[in-house]
Amino acid sequence: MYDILICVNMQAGDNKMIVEKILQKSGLKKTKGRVQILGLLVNANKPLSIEEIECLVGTDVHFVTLYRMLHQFAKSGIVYQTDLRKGKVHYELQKKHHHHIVCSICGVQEDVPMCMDALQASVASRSKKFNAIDNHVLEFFGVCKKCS
Amino acid sequence: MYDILICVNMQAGDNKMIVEKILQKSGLKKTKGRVQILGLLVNANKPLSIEEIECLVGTDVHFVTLYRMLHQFAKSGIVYQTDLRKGKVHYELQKKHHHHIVCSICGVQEDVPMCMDALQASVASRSKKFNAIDNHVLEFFGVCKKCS
DNA sequence: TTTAGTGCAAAATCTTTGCAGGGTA
DNA sequence: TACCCTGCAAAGATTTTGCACTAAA
Repeated sequence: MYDILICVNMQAGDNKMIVEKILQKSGLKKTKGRVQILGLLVNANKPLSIEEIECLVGTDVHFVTLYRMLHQFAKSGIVYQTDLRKGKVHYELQKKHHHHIVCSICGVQEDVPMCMDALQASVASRSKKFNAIDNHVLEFFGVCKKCS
Repeated sequence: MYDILICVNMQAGDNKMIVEKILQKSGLKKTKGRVQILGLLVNANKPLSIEEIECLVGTDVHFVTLYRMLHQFAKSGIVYQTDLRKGKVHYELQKKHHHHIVCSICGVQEDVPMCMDALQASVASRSKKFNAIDNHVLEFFGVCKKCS
């Protein structure tokens, strides 16, 4: 988890600072590309697919670099990989753990602040093969108000 | 949901019957390939990736047919598409709704019979963009007893 | 200066499409 | 027979790798 959590009331321009802190903390070098991509993810506030990122960033970052960067970010725990049933992996900044509701028609997303951490222990206790559970994925699907 | 639900105490050999019923019910023609693939999924009792299915079935079914079949099955509600964070989509027979615990190391899976249907309504009620939620995905991750 | 990061080309994977022949109802 | 299903070939899309060059610390 990053300092972004305690910066909720910051101005938009301060995103640059957030990005720098994230990179600093992870020990990754601060390059133009990384700043740009992380900036996008900070602003996006929702999971982005590689395709979407590629589109937003234009030709500034080579797609090979993009793949390498996102792998690196995921490995460093900076971003989080989510599947939203669109056939493609999406990446999201690793903020406070939360979930999403996704519209099956237009794909619009909404954050669900609630979390099931408490549930994990109870599930683990009833498991035969597992002693503990350390993570989970939870996504909701429905039709949004606009589409219904 | 299929008759498989009320056949829990059947013998292994009866899988053939299950498969036939599924195909019959969905209006899909009964072909050698479909029977074979559905048979695999009935036996597997866990989500299988296309790669795994391809491996199990050998050269009997062309991979193009496999892709087409699984799309068709998913469209007809016979199978269900799951993401287990292995980078590839997995398909599972659409049985009673349930979830999985997946070992982050060896990939072994266990079913979690519990479900969050009740939760959906409460999440929906707190949502701004959605009136109702009609589905969800929930997967747990941990390290299994053997690996820990 | 040293090492991590990047771009480019090309390979490797994975998935989809068009079309002609074959099998099921 | 009529139409769905399959196999094959090939295209398309997505992701990864190797290598030389560049830039951050």
